[in-house]
Amino acid sequence: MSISTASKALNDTGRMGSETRERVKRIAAEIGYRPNALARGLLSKRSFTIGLLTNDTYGRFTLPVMAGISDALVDHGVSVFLCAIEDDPALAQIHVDAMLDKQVDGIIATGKRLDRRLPVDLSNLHVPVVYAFTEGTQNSVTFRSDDEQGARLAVEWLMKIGRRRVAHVTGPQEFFSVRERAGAYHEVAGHREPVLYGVWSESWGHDAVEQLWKRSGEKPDALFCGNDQIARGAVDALRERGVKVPQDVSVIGFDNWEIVAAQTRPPLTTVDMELKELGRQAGLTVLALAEGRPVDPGVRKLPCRLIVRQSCGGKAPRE
Amino acid sequence: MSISTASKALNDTGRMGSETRERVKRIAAEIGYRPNALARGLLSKRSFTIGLLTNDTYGRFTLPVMAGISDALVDHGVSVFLCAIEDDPALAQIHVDAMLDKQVDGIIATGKRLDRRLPVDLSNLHVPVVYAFTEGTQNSVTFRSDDEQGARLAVEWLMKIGRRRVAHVTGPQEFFSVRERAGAYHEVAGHREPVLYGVWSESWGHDAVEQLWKRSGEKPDALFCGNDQIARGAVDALRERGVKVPQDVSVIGFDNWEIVAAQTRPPLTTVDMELKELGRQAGLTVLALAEGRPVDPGVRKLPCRLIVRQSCGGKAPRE
DNA sequence: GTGATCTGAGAAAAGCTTTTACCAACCATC
DNA sequence: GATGGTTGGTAAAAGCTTTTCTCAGATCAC
Repeated sequence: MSISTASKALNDTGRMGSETRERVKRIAAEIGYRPNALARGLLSKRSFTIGLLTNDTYGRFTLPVMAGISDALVDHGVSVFLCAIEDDPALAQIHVDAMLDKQVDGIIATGKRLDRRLPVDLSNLHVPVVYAFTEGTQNSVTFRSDDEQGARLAVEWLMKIGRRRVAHVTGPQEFFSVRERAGAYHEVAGHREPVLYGVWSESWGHDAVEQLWKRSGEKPDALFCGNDQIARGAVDALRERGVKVPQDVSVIGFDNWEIVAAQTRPPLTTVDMELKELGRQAGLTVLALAEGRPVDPGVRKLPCRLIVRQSCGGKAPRE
Repeated sequence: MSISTASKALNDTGRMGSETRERVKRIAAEIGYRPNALARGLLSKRSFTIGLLTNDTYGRFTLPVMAGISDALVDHGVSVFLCAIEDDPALAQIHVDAMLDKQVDGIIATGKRLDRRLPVDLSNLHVPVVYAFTEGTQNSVTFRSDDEQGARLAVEWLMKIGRRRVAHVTGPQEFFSVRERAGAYHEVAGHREPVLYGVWSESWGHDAVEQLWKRSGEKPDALFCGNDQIARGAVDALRERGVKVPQDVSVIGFDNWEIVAAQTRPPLTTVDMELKELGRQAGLTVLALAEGRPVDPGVRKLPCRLIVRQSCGGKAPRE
């Protein structure tokens, strides 16, 4: 039997007797034949491989994104190269070169910050590039979370359960998402309380509560925190002051970093940026581009989702 | 100029005039020529690609291991497929098949637990397999942390700074590493205090302190905790009881999970399992096997390292 | 029975690189 | 000047699939 006949039988292509086809398939299965993807890729110009480039060492954001990508692409037989580049331009270039050598069908760039670029230029590659949760280039396809909507979700929830003096404790003002969330906070809460900018740490959350409670006048009855770590520090500080969460003060976080949010006492109500879904869409998009299907460039904002736990009181909208 | 001449020039092989060689290289650099790794792999039977299989969804252990692997292999031009399989045998098989199709030079299996197997059989593959931080098969090469030595390190440190009543609060007894650490604890601390088995959560650390302090008799002057989360819960509980850390009680964790250990107040002294180094060695080993170099099978225990922060008092051994 | 159509299968090329074998030219040696 | 050894380079094969082309044989219509 010739090689080409076997190939056609296995790929359900060409004309041949159905019993020949079946026989080939059976024998192939018996001997455990698996086509060499390298040879196939050499011919088809598709390697069924993509690269994921990230500077997020701890995987805080990258892992959910990666999970989504992998989830979306495994059905299409696509595998993912993970390259952690740690803000090192030389290392990044090495990894990009290695990926290009290996004929990746596309590259997804992801990071830990919406308003920062990866330290490597991906704009003139001959393979498609999609940006996810990191700043993209002109005319690129970029996926990001809708932080404004997420923040609105949080503050509206606090208002809905009856809170009126909502303070906002968040990260450094130079973060784009900080400004976006603060803007939405102002809009919904109506400037009743100030915004406290700081750093992304528990101790800042702790300190911010000290500041707020040391001030004269009415204390906040709710805290909208810029991330779960700050929220956790705030909850700890409130407990130490004898302020009850959620009875006296509602606290809401951002990120839904389960390891922090779910272990806090009480568990944190928080905003989830749906990073897995973001990864899924990025994966499908880079696949579409690799297959030559047209994709409109631009920034796509994905809505966030509110995760209701116990730190706000109120009732969950469902479940 | 013929193709073969160019190939030999670029690979510094064959005989040719040095000025021809230079000229070829210069032109190659000019036109940005990069050899197709697929075609090269087809011939050399090496894809310069390995697969990393993990069931550790949150990357708690996998990310440092991955970083070490990548770090060790990037110099050799090897890229890494990351496959998260989430304890799903079917998904695992799909990923393994995909990797084999893509002619990976080897596979590293890693997980979140030393005494559990990945839900897929890797024992009869025609590519080398190395296990890292997960249970391997007979005659395989397995890298793991030396939990016994790590625990000894921790308890000896507590003794050295003058603590005499060291309690051990740890995870579920069915974990192999829990038993190993408890064994070392007993050996070094001399059975002065009981071992409290529980779960890997902050709240268990919190509860354990309640239990210990509610009992009559002398209280412990040190806690050796099975991981950083438990330690953190314990520290919180101690603070709530007005017990000062580290003045009254020293607390030591395990894992050096920076995000927990460094954010605890006070920052946790803890045991680092050197997972990055573990990954590095696993990477180099699978590479050696892929290149046909002999490697003795067996389990290799890597020593842990004590990270001294502020939760124990005492002085750091150096720096 | 013969030409036309169709069917099943094999041959060959292409994809890109590396390696081995080979060849032509050159120099030196006797 | 013939021989032998270098030297610098080319031709070809191999690695594994897929696709296109070709071909032998069979079937069918007239």
